[in-house]
Amino acid sequence: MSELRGWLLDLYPVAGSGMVLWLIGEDGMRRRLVQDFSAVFYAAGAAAQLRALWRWLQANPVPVRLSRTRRRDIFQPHPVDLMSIEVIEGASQERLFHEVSQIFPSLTYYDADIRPALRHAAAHGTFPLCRCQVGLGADGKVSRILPLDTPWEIDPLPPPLRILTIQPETDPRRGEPSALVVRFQQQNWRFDMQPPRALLVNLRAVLERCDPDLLLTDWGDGWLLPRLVELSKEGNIPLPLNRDPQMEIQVLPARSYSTYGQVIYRDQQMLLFGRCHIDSFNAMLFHDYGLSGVYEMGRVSRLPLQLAARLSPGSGISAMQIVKALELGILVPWHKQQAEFPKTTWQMIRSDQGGMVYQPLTGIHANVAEIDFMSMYPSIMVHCNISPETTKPARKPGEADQPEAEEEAGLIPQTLAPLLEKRLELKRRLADMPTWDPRRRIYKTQASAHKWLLVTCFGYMGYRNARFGRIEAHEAVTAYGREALLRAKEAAEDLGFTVLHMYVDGLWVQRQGADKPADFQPLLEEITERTGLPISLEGIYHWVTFLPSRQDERVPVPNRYFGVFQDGSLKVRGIELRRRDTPAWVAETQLELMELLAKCTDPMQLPQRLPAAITLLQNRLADLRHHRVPLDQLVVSQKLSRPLAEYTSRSPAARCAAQLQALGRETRPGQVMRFLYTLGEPGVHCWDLPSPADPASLDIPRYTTLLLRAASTILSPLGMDEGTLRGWVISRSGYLASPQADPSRRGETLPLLQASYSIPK
DNA sequence: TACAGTCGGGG
DNA sequence: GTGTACGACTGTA
Repeated sequence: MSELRGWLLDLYPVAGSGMVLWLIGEDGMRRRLVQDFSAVFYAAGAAAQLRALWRWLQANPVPVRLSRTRRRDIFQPHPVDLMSIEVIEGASQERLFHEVSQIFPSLTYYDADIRPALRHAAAHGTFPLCRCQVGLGADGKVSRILPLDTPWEIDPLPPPLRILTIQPETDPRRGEPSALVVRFQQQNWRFDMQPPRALLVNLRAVLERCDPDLLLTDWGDGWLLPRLVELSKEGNIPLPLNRDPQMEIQVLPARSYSTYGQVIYRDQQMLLFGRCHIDSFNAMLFHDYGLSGVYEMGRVSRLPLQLAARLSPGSGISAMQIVKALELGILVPWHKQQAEFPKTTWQMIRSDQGGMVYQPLTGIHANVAEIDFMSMYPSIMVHCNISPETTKPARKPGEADQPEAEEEAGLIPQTLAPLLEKRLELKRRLADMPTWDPRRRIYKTQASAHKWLLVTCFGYMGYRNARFGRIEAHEAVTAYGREALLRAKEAAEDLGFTVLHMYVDGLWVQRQGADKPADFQPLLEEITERTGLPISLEGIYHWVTFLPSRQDERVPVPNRYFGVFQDGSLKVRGIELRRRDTPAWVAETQLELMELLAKCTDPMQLPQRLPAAITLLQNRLADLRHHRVPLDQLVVSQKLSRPLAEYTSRSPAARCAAQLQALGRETRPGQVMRFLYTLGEPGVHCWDLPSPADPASLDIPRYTTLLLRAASTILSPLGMDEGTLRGWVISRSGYLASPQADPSRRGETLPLLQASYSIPK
């Protein structure tokens, strides 16, 4: 018997061995350990069917232990009688269950389709990068594994990961790259793709010498690793991408799926064994989190790092619920993928009640505080103990906040509570941490990873295919959310504030003489008192402007606004800058305009910035006309929403896809098309074509309009609508003009424009 | 002018 | 193999 200490990098079942665990030892050694692994699943149903299943399993060569038991199904009022099937060789469970479900389709199954890593997490308290102590038996197998920390640790001892980075020198979407750039610690290499033999030999040497734990790539899933594997096979030169020589790289195919009201395209995935491959361009939100966010996702969701890096948030929260259910002995329903049926009218009416949305007072407002409920929906689920099993179907709005005193916390609140608590603790620490502290960045990425999990937990509960979903629970949450916002509004008005706007989980309030955090503190306390939910001061704006609709300027729109906080930072929602399909040149200019205005802390002085704004726009447009704007700054990205043939009118993205298809390059729904607007037909030039765009064909009038439109969004509160702005920036002849440059306009000054203010005296 | 197509949100 | 529904806005026919 010997003991090891270290960090758990990865684990997976292997037929014939059990669970393989990769441990990074405190001594720096990387060890492949093996642990016995059995997997239990359950069947319930008619006695005759269960007897038949029992006989079938006993005659089947896969060794199992069978018994009878009872357990709780949260969707049933009483514990369920079950047949327990323990598959001795856990690696065979998936295949055995598949067969059983085909032969006995009328039985109900539980705990049947659970990832082995989650079973291990529930049984041993393990998780990716968990620091642990491992006991080895005389046979060399793991006899005991003892976690030394939990996913809720704020400052875990960081695992000493060895990271190898491989990037193609150019974007593979725009043509075959000719070289790879490879980095490890302080070392850099550049390897030509040709000849393949030299490339493979060099890479092999690097892999063997560095023996990385993490392979971090650009385009590794869709291009790099598939290409390397192909070259390695063709040239018959083995490349040890896997650390575990007994395993083959696992390829998960590309897919398009529909979620969140839109189509998502996921590229294929290349999963390694014994080390983790993370493609920073295929990892969901990698650019938001960075690596430390991926580690955090893995730790709290318990999903292996390679999966955590690419997971869509729904699967993260689902994994957490499954582990919690296993820990509590609650049955995990089999996740049958149901066909999506269109919702009935009745369901449409029911789901109609979403978050509270208010009409803001348009115009420019000074000294406004924005206060937001912190993780509102998850906080409600915990505060009101809302879970599929605790929710009574006919609960009315306003009644949801009275949990029965003795009611035990439900599955969802128990899953969320530690996550919420950790997030609050991170926020508390961030609040009084100096800006230079290097831990800030880590805490921030952790908190934003949690944010995702928390936000999606709510949406997921209303999702018909969720294992622990229940529409009534979903509705109870939104009902309480609306109620809480209304109570917050009452509290604000009782304390003498004017409520300018409310949006789902935040409100904007103003009061004469209130301009520092302490002025709003009593309101925060009063709201928490009245709602039971934590709320915080997002910030105090020097000024903020809520924009009206472009279609009809009399109509305010709830989520188009921008403003400057007292710390100088900008907050922007809903406008061009925030849209993925706005070219960088337009977005950057719009941001510059806002920064120009942000120099004014007193909104009454904003009109004084107009001449500078107009000069800026004239300069940008002169850049455009004289082809001084780099073409990549003008690229527009749009997503394909459907197969090309299904378009009735071809969007620019569809026409871009047609250009790719003409060259035999397949496109799929959800894929992002990148293109330039060009003159004539078809009006776009695909950015990822081998032939570069001719700068002379650039649709300059179109880009001019895009820029002026974005600029008018920013300047319209000062009375500058798009037409007026165009007149000031461009003369009738189409050339850039200004009163200074155009003799006929010399002496003209900006007219007095009607700006709309609401400033408390 | 009507309608088809794309986007945001939370950070 | 996992988020809903909807309104704002733009471009096309």
